[in-house]
Amino acid sequence: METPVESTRERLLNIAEQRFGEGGYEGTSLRAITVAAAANIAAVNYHFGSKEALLRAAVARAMAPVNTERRRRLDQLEARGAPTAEDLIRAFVEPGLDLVLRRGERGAVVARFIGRIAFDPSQRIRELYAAESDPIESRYLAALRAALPHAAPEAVAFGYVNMLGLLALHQSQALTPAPGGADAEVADTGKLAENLIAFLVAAFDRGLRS
Amino acid sequence: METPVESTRERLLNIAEQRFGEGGYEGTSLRAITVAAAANIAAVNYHFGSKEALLRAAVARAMAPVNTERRRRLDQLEARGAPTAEDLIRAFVEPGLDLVLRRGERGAVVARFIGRIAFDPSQRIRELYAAESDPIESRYLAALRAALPHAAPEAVAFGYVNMLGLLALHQSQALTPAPGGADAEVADTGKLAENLIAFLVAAFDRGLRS
DNA sequence: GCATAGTTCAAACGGTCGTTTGAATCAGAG
DNA sequence: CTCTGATTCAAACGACCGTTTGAACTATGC
Repeated sequence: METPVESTRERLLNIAEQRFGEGGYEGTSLRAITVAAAANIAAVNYHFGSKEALLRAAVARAMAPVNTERRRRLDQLEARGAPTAEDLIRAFVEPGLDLVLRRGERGAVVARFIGRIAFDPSQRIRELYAAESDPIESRYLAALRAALPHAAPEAVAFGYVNMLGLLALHQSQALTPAPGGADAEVADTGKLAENLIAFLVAAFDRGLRS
Repeated sequence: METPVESTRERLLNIAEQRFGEGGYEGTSLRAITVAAAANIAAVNYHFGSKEALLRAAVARAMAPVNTERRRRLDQLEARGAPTAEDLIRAFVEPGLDLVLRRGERGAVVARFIGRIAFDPSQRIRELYAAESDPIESRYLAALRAALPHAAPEAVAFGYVNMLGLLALHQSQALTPAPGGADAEVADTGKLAENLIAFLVAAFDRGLRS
C-alpha cells in the first residue's frame, strides 16, 4: 500500500491541535477529531490513552519549540549581561508570535491552539498548559525584576501575567472576531509582534507600581 | 407555603452565571445547573427556551449594570469636554472591576462569568457577548481616538482590544491559578483596578504606533 | 367551589459522549 | 511460509447530553 506521509499518531496530533484550537477542549469530540484525521476512534486510546492524554501530548509537542527558543534567547541575553525589559519582552513574545507570522497556516493553527488552551474555561486544562510553560517562568520573572529595579516585585509579576495573557489572546485570535478587522490588518502587515512589544514595553517601563 | 426569596427563574440565572463562569458554556450541563438551583430540568426550557437562551439571559442581566455605568461615565466625561485617555480607560475598567471589589462574593461570581464568556472558545458564544457590549464600543473608540491624536486609528483600536482582553482576563480570574498568588494579593489590597489602569494608561500614552 | 392560567414535576426521547472489546489486518523476523 | 507484535477496525458499552411530553400541582379571579 501507499506509505502515508504522516502516521496515524501524527495525523491525530495535527487535527487535535486544529480542532481543540477552534472549539476548545470540551467543545471538541474525539469523533470529530478521528473522522477528520481519517482514523478509527479507538486509535486515540491506543496511541495516547485518553482524550486528555491526547491533549497533553498535543500541548507538549506544540510548546516544545516555543520553550526551546525562549530558553535559547534567555541564555543568550543573560550571557551578554543585564538585558533590558524590552529585550526580555521581545524574547518572550516573539517566539510565540513567530508561529503565526513565519510558518504559514500550520503555524497559525498551532498558535491558536496554544492561546486557546492557555485560558481554557477548565482550570484542569489551564494547569496542564501552565505545567508546560512553568520551567522558564521563574527565570523570566527574575530577569524582569533585575531589569526593572524601580518596580515592586509584585508589580513585575502583575506585568508578567498581563504579558502572558495578552500574548495568548493574540495567539488565539480571539481578539479578531471579524476577518479584515483591526487586528487582522495589524497581523497582515507583519507588525503585530512589534505593536504588542511596544505596547508592553511602555506598560512595563512606566505603568508598574514602584 | 413559605415564600421563596428568589423565584425559580432568578435561582436559575444565579446558578447559571456561577457555573458557566467556572466551567464555561460547553463544560456546564443543564442538569448540574438545575440540581444546584433546586429546580426541575424542564424549568430551563419553560422559563428561557433553551440552554443558549439561558446563557443569553444571564449575559444580558450581568452586563446591564456595567453598560449602564459605562454609559453614564462616558456621558459625564463628554459633557465636560475633552476627556484624557486615563479618564476613558478608568471609565471603562472600573465598572468592570468594581463588580469584583465592591460587591462581595456575588460580584466576583458575576465578574468571572462575564470575563469567561467574553473569551469562550466558541465563537458563537463570544459573539453573544460582543452583541451585548457593542453599543458603547464605537463611542469609546471615537473618544479614545480624540484623546490620542498622536496615535494612528488602527493603533487605538489595537489598544482597545488589549484593554478589553486584559480586563476580561482579570475579571475571569484566569490569571490567578493559585490562591494567594501575585494577582490575588493585588486584588486583596483593593489595588487591582489602579494597577491595571496605570498599566493601560502607560501603554496607551506611549506604546501605540503613530 | 370552580374554572383558568402559570408553574413544577417525573419520565422518557433520540443522540452523542469517552471508552472498551475482541477480532481482523498489517509488517517484519526467523 | 509461519510466527509475532504492532496497528486498525467495526461494534458495542454505560453514561450523560439538551429537549420534550403530559400529567400534577399551585395560586388567583370569579
